[in-house]
Amino acid sequence: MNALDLDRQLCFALYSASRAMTASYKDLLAELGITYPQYLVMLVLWEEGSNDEGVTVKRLGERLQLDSGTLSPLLSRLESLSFVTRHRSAEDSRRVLVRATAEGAAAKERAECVPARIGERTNLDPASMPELLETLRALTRNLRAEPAPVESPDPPAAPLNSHRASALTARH
Amino acid sequence: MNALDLDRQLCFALYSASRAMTASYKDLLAELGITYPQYLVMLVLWEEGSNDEGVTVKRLGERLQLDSGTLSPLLSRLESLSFVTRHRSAEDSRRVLVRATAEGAAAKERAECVPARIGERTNLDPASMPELLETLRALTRNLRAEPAPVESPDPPAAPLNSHRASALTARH
DNA sequence: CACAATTGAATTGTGTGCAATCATTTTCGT
DNA sequence: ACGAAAATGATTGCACACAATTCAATTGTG
Repeated sequence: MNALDLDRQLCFALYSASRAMTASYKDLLAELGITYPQYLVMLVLWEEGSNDEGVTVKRLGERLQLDSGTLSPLLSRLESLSFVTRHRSAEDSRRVLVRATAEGAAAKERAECVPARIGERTNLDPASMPELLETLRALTRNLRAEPAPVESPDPPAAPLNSHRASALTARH
Repeated sequence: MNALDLDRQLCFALYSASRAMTASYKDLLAELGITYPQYLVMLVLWEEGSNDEGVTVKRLGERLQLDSGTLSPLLSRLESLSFVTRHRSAEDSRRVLVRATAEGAAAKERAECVPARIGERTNLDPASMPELLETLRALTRNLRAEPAPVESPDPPAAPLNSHRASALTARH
């Protein structure tokens, strides 16, 4: 009946779930000595930095949707932990190249088991994961896409909604 | 193939969606002059504080899963915005009762349209909302419930997983 | 009743997020 | 080649989150 009912709002369910997820990572990542956002940065470095060219701060920001105001101090802490190094690019000295150190690369092995541990804790049906993932991604896309300034007559540029089209136990 | 693939991880999808949601609220709540977490506090006050007894900080923490370290300064800001008042309880002076002011109560009217505006921006199938909500709630419950200390032989105390049991277009 | 344990908030310290601004460097139009 | 515009990070300031500590008030127990 009440549109402002806290427990009926998707925003709060998302907010709660996200914080619960971050909290659940805490003890697992404590063994590595890093925080959850720091872990996300390492994921990108492990994924993209294998060619030892390093990853720019801009690229990290694109992957994680974080700006330099968040990444600069975070990378500074990762650097003081000896997980990464930062150097200005030789070709374009505006860029800063971030690389995992040997210690940072070694942490990847110890992190391999983390997603599975979290997966157990979520206790969700693994078959429903792809659908949940796609729903969340569609949600994120839609929210980022449409500021709908003030009064535009026709914003629906993204009519997609994943749930309708996909089967309940959809696989990829 | 890679368990550490950023884009395959539920945690990152949640983290992104939650931040996108909060960002999407920003311009709507700017008209009220408050932030998203402040809005959440006002939701609880509008919902539970109608009997003008006020709501304790503890109760706010239970509803929002936030501790006094977050709520105390947040409430202080809401107080300086004249949205709420804070008074020690007469019966138990450890408790602090938070009440919406007339201005805070008036803001409820202006906030009524906010959930609908967000709903448009999500562009999700309204019929799939109950299932998504329930999945997120189950996820939150499971993550909060099972710390699984270190090596316990039998932690599965919460075998529930909503998706299996519910139909695709489940309603409540 | 004395007094230890508990409870409820506030405070402190660290680490994000994000807007706004700044400095440096590169690019591009002329 | 030159100057404006754009690109790239860093810095600053504010507001969460959350762990740990502190402090006052209450409750439980002998």
